[in-house]
Amino acid sequence: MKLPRSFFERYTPTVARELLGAKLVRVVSGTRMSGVIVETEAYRGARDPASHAYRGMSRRNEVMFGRAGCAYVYFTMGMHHCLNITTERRGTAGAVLIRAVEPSEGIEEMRRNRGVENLHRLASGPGNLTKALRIDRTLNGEDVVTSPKLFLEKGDQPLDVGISTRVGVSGGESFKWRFFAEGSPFVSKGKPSVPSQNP
DNA sequence: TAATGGATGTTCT
DNA sequence: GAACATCCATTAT
Repeated sequence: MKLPRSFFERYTPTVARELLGAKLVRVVSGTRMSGVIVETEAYRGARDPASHAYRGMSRRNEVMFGRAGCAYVYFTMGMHHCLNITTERRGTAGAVLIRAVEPSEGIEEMRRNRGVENLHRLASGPGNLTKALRIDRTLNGEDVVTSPKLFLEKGDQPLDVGISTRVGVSGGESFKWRFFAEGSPFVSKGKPSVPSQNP
């Protein structure tokens, strides 16, 4: 069952937390690859100094200001792509960075894409995840509510959620907007600071 | 096991 | 021209 538009049209940190446990699905020429989301981060707009949207709209970040439920894919550090899903209503910037998934379908395909055997590391970290799932800027703006190539399915069961500050950013250190599956070996590294429980 | 630094290209000042 | 929502191999402890 796909996640509907209304799921994404909410306060970004709420969406980020509730995306944990959902399944990210990528289809490349008929081959289905997927994984359960185990790590996310929330980014917002003018009040979030760590966000690409902090200083307003630009060609690169315009998708963040558009409709919720679309992919925002950008290229960073000269090497890597990162995948986000847009949130909030049109005109309000927001996106959730998907930082790690636990691979479930198409694992051999993902191993080939990555050139790495270790299952725990296949899609652990935003750059690794996009490489494993063959996600690049051609998917920027893709509507994940309707796309057959990239979409999200409802999770089976709730996860134990940990919370911390975001990884690798400068500014916004007071925001605890990183969410991860507590104890999961598929989460990328980064220091948890505020463990918590399930509702 | 922790810290360091190189690869690499786009974006914005 | 600087900064960058990274990753990994190498070096030091």
